[in-house]
Amino acid sequence: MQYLKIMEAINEQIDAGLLIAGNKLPAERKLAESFNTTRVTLRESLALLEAEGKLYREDRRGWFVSPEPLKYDPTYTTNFPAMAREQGRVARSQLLSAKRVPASRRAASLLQLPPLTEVYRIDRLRFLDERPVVVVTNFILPQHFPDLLDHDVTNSLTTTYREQYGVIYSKTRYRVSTTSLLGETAQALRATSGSPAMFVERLNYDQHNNLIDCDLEYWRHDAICIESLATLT
Amino acid sequence: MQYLKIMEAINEQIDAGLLIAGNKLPAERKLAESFNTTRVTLRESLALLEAEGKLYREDRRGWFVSPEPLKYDPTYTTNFPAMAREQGRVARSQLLSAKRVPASRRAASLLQLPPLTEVYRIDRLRFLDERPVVVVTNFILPQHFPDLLDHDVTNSLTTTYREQYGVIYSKTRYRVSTTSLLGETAQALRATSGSPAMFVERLNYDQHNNLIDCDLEYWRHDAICIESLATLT
DNA sequence: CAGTGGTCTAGACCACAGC
DNA sequence: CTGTGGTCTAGACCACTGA
Repeated sequence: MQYLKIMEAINEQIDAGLLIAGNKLPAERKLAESFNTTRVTLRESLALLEAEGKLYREDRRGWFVSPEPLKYDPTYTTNFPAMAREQGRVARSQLLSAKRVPASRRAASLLQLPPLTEVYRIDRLRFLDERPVVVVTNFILPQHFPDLLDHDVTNSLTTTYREQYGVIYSKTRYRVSTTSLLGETAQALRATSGSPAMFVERLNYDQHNNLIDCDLEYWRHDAICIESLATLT
Repeated sequence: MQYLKIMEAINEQIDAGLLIAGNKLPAERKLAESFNTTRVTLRESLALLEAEGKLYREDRRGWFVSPEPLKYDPTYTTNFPAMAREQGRVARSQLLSAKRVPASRRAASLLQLPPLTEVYRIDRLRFLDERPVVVVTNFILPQHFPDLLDHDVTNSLTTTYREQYGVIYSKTRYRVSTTSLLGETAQALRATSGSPAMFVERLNYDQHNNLIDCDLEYWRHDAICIESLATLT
């Protein structure tokens, strides 16, 4: 079990501070040579470290040491930039697309709509310290937000909801599971197809208990740590 | 990108019901031959499906189709057997060890104890429909539970707390992240070293807001889906 | 354009599972 | 004991990144 030894060796170098968060590792061929093994075996070790969240990969660019994960509290209404700022991180959002579309099957089922009902769909890519960490898709019920797309939808939707429409999130139903990144989502995150990911799904309700929108979030799994405090029922 | 095509092909067979939850896939060499490729490439596809939670692996036993994940609500006090029963599943627990030990560094830090303070440590393996799905380690503050180990600690700790000591969970602080299974934990779950996993950490408080114990849970990641409803603050 | 990572081949040996 | 999965080797080609 050579690949476990290699994994431990790299792990130690990270813990010892020889490999610094955000830095790129040497080329695979060089690492393989220095551990006296082949690329296949070395890549097995690297994949393991990726699964543990110690390393991440940028497609065709190489392997990097993971920074601290962002602590993400799904019961907290503050938006992504605020959450990042509170933890001393720099956030940035990029709008991928914003349009009215017939609800996809998944969206219709989540929002309890008849198939093909029109909804807003907003796709955004979010960066943490200039690293792309999550692709967020929002499906929004248009009846609560006439002309939503005339406002800023790149940054905090919660702010636009509140300031333009007087709508305040009050309740959320969330679901967290693991999956892997594929296709456009992987590309947007500069990830290789098949990279491990954390999938967060949210249904959000306003102050009158109306279902308002849903979020589908694909996170680079090393970039996030779900954390919350709950009163038990 | 052959491995993506193979992945999709197997995926379709699962969705079409040709491969049934819990069933074993054909041998890797046979699959590789039938997809006209080598084992290495085939295993790449299988690993991807494992990352997505569609398949799981039992060490040296082969690849199996994943059953529906258990919905796990960290804000719900019902114990594991009850949670499983409510979802029509059969739960079983196996005690791996129960003893008084000096707190590990991690445990001491979580429970805010000076290093090496004595605590109870209980390790359990839990099965869902006879499949081992999670290894749970509890570190318990002994001052609240004199002679705890004389009682049943294999099944529901919450029940023992309540019935023997009048202690009721009232608040929990939880954290969810992804990692990979290694060493004894992997073995107990019949998993290969490096299998992807969901890691849940909980700090539990009683009705007087005293910190009572903490949980460290390593889940086979395809066996669980975190799900909760939260009032926003 | 050089070097790198992504992908793939065609083998091999071993230890273990399960008969 | 047989077959299987776990691990590893020693290459190869291509498309892309980044200088």
